[in-house]
Amino acid sequence: MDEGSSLMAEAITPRSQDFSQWYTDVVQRAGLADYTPVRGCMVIKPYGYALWENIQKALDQRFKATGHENAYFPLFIPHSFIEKEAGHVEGFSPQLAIVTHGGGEKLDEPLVVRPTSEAIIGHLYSKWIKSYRDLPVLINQWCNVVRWEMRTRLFLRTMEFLWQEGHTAHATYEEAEEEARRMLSIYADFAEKEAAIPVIQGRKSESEKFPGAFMTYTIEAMMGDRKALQSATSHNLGQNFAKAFDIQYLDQSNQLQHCWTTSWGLSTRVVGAIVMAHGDDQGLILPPRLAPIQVVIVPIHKNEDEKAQVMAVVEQIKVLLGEAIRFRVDDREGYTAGWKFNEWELRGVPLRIEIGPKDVAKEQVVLARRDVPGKEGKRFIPQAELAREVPKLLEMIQQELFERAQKFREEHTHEPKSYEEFKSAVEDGFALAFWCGDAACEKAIQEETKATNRCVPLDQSNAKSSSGKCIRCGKPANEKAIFARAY
RNA sequence: CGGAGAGUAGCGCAGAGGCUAGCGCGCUUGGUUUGGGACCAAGAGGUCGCCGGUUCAAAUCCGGCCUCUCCGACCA
Repeated sequence: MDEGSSLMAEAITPRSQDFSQWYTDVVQRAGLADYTPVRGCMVIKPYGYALWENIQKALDQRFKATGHENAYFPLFIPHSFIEKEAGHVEGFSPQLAIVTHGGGEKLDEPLVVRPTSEAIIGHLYSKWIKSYRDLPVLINQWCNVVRWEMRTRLFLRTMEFLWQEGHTAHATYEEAEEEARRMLSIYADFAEKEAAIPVIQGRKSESEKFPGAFMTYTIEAMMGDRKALQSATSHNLGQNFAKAFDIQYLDQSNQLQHCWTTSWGLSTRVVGAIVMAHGDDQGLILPPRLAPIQVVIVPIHKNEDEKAQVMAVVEQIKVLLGEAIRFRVDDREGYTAGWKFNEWELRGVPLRIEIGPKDVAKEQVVLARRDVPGKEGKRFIPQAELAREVPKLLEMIQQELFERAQKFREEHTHEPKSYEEFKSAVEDGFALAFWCGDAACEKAIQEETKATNRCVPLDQSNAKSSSGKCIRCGKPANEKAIFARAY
C-alpha cells in the first residue's frame, strides 16, 4: 500500500503538533463523545459514559463513607430564588438559561434551568432545619446543570454538563470549614488514586472564588500541554446562603442561629482531565481503576483449527481473570490483529492480552502495556500466572501513570525569583511565587502574562523559610500562589 | 460576544456557473486472510449545512441563519 492514504485516514493529529486538535480528535475517535445539533451540547457515548459511571462509583463510595446521602432536587428554579444571594446572582446571571413559556403560555415567573442548586436547596433546607438536632445535613445529588457558554469544548466546557453537587448545613463555622476541607481532600484522593492525576489543593483568590462563597477551595491539575485545569471545587459558603434563604436553627440555649453551609462539585470535566493528563499520540491512556475495559484479549488465528485451539484457551483465560477484572474479548472477524491493537490503544485500554497459536503451544500469552508503547511494553507470561500477574500489572500501571504525571508536573513547575523569570515560568507551566494578595496585582499579572492565579496551595511548606515579597509588586507577601495558563 | 477559518457519502477531501457530482478510506456481500492499521471482486450510500435571492441554468454567485475549529473576553 502506498504510504499515506489509508494510514492518514486513520491517524489522529499528533499531540505535539496541535494539542487542541489532538484532544478533539481523541475524544471523538475513542468513542467518548460526539457533537449534537445543539450548540455546545455533546452526547456522551457509551464508552465515555462507562468511564463517567466508574468515576461516579469511586466518588459516591467516598461520599457515603463520610456520611452523605443522595437525593434529587428539581431542574427548574424560580427566577426569584437565584436573586436572593447578591454575589450568586451577579456571578450566574450572564450564564442562565431561562424558561419563559410552558404549556403554550407565558409563565408568571420565569424558571431558571439550574446552573447549580444552592438556591433551591437553600430554600428546602430552611424548611427542613429547625433545631440543632437536625444538623448536620449532608446531601449530595448527581444531576445535570446548564450554564450558557460562549465558547465550548467537549467535556471541558459544555453548556449542559453532568456533575455531582454536595450541599451541607452545619451548626458552626468550624464544622462547615472542616466539611469543605474534608471534601476537598476526598476530591484530591479520588484524583490521585483513581484518575492517577496529581493535584494541588488550594484556596481560590477573591476574584476566582464561587459567586456567593465565603471561601472556595480547588484541586488544580497540570494537563499534557502544561496548562492548569481546575478539576473540582469545594466551598465554605459561610452564612451567606443561610441568610439569603433563612436557614436557621434553634441552638441548645434556645437561640435562633443561622446555619453554616458548604457545597462541592466535580463534573464530567474530569473526563477531559483524564484525556489530557495521560493521553499520547496513539490516543487515550486510561487509568486502570477507571477504565471501562481494563484488559482486552485479542485472539489470533489463521484457520478454523487454530481458531478452535486459541478460543479454547481464551475461555480458560476468562476464568483466570475472574469477576474482578473488566475485560473484553475482541473476537470480531474481518479485522487483523494489528488493526485491533491500534483500535484498543486509541481507546486507552490499559492492558492487552495477545494469544495466538504459538502461545497456545507454549502455554503463554503476550501482555502489552498501553502506557509503554511498542516492544518495550510487551512481555510473555505463562498462562498459569495470569490470575496473579494481571491485577499486579494493572496496579503497577495505575501507579506509574500517577508518577509519570507527577514527574511531568514537577519538571514544569518553577519558583521564579524575579518577575522576568516568572514570565518565562508561566510559559513553561506552573509558577509558584509569593503574591501580596491584592486583586489588582493578580489582574495585572493576568494581563501581562496570560497566566491566572490558580490557587494558594494549602501546603505552604515551600513558603515558610523565605521572606516574602510579591513577585510582581514587591510588597510584603506571606503566601505563595500557583500561577499558570489555564483552561 | 469580537477576530479568523471551515461545512460536498460514515470519515478525509476534489469539483469555483453548464451533461448523470467525483476520489481515497470506511461500510455491505462473497472469497482469500489475521503475531502492529491485509487483499481481490461485486455492491450500497448524496434533497452539496439550512432558508431565501440572482440566472435559461447554482455545490459553484449574493444575503441571512445554523453548527464546528482556532485565537481573545467569561466560566466547572
